[in-house]
Amino acid sequence: MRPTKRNELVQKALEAFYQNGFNATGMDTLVKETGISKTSMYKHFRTKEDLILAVLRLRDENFRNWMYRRMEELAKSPRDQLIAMFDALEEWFSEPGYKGCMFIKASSEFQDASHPIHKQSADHKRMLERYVTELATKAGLPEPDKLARQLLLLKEGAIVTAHLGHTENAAQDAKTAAITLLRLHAG
Amino acid sequence: MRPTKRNELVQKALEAFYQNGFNATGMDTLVKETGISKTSMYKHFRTKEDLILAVLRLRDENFRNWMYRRMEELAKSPRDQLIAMFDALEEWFSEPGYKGCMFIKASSEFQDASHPIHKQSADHKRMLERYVTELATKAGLPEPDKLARQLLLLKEGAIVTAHLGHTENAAQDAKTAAITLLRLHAG
DNA sequence: AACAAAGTGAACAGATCGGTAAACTTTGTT
DNA sequence: AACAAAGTTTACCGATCTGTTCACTTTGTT
Repeated sequence: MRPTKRNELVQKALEAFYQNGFNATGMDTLVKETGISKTSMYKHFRTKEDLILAVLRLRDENFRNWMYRRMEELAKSPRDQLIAMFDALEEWFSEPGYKGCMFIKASSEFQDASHPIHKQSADHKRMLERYVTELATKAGLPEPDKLARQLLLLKEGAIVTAHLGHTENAAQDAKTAAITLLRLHAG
Repeated sequence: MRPTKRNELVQKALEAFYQNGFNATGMDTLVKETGISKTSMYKHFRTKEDLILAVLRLRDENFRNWMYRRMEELAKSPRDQLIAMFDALEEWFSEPGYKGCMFIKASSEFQDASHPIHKQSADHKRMLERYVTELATKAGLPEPDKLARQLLLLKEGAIVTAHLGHTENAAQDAKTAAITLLRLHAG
């Protein structure tokens, strides 16, 4: 990504929105934190909503790239990569400043299913589902789509549980459950 | 709950916050939607935060009562009640106006783990965990706490997935996975 | 050197935010 | 009948919200 002012804005806005929330982060705050003039912001993005959509696009790209790469690095076979997803999650959860999933939070603040931000968040989850389903298919597992959906329920559950913070090792619990599901699933 | 103005306010505020979000719902909006004067509101609650905390207390009471009762109605044995939790979830998800879990959304808008609203949301999840753990214990299952945490990961995952709306029957997927986990768990 | 694109600062809208003040009315208790 | 608690209306406060306007400066290209 070329280091244009526009990209710099999106990058900095991502961090601010992630840490403080969308509605709670005003455009004036972004001016302060990015050092970019408000005039310039509104030249790149007609509305705050447009900026948020750009932020979510960047986040989708960053997150999926990171997650896919990490799964490949941690395991060779498709089957093991499915399990390695939860090791990757654990790494994510233990990062300082972890504050849950940006898309879940976006859908929490823009709740209407017809809202562009909500729809784009759902798209992100759909793309993850497609990837995991393909992995399950490559692994030769029966009913790969069903298995993928089950594993992803564990993933989403771990993400919000790790953020709520009432439990330790949500990622490990999810991994254990995933292994069980895979074992019974494959026979 | 006696139908005092205060309780009426909390009840109406619950609906407004649930449908529109916490930050996105101003006190003036509540004045319009409840018909209760702002002066009166601030006589009962010193700040908006206090009102939100009261709303979350009511929600916790309502939700846990409903869920526990529904689990008991749908199944007799503790083991079957664990599974019935996901049937109850399905009923919830299919209600008109379903917009996810109020506590997950609260923790999405008040992200700091030290924030009272965030802490109270975590408390809700903790109480649910205790209940499910007790059920698993009564069912005579080994490692009841571990199993409970796994089942609750499926629950949380189903809740956010049903709200994101990129998948059909999140509750059914979670139920299927829960049955698998229980089967392998009990041997 | 000249020119357009991109960026700047600062002031300004109009609406809404959470919260307060003062004077008045309703309601329930004794 | 008297009194206090609870509720009301109305106006207001300063801060902040998203978004705009205008006059000006920097920067890259040719």
